[in-house]
Amino acid sequence: MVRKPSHGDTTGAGNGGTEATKERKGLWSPEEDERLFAQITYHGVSTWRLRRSGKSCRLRWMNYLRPDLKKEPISKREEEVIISLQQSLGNRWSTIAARMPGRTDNEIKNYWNSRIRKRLNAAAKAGRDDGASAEPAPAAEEKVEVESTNAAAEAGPMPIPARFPVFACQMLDVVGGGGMSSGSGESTLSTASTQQNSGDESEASVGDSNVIHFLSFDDLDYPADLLMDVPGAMDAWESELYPANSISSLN
DNA sequence: AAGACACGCAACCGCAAACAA
DNA sequence: ATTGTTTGCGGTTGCGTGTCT
Repeated sequence: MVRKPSHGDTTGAGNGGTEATKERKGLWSPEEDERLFAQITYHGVSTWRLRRSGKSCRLRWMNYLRPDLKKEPISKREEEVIISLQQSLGNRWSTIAARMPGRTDNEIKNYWNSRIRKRLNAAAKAGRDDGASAEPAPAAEEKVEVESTNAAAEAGPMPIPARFPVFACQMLDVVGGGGMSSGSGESTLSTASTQQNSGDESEASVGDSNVIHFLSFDDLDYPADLLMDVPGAMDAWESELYPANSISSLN
């Protein structure tokens, strides 16, 4: 169920604004999505340059554009994981999301509020009626799955610069990707944007061994002692991987 | 067929922490 | 040390769609 876009225009004149620089609100247009995706692909998250607030850009990226997001509905098994984690962590949605690769805090929060909580309340009510406990068992096997997910992410960790943006874009070998989702599923945006990056499809096209791959180090639960400052890492990032002027036409 | 209601999702809001000047 | 800005988080709202009456 995707809401029909209500953005009347993409010129910035909507929402009562007449200036070209007026900050937009409301639903994102496909054009804005594409521009945001390209921005992050080339510059990382430190440079929000659209006529949107940084918060809005970040949210759109986190909840919708990230290529590593799962597009399929939350499965029964994932639901059980959410219930289990919510029991142990409370409403710390970002923490729960970090343990569920491909899922966002907003997605989990919505799922909880709209479905699970309602169901648990009904079950609790029924439980009070017949004296049975409505609390779902803290499914031990689900915890095993969560832990194994983290273990997979931590397998063979290598030092990364601590000052990297939370979301970074790297050239990775997907074949040996250590269990992380490649996000190549339905991400037509990803394919289109990465291919316009260098014009070299052998590096950018989805399905090849090397693709532009988006990571969340938060999601990986990277051990803090492996984070280290690498002098010049960010400079190299900008100057070698994504030269700033290569995307100037998109702004 | 049409109106009322419920549901689900995307996005906004307010706050706090982190960071930069 | 102080102030302003940015980022991240959880709670909440608004609206499109599906279902019921």
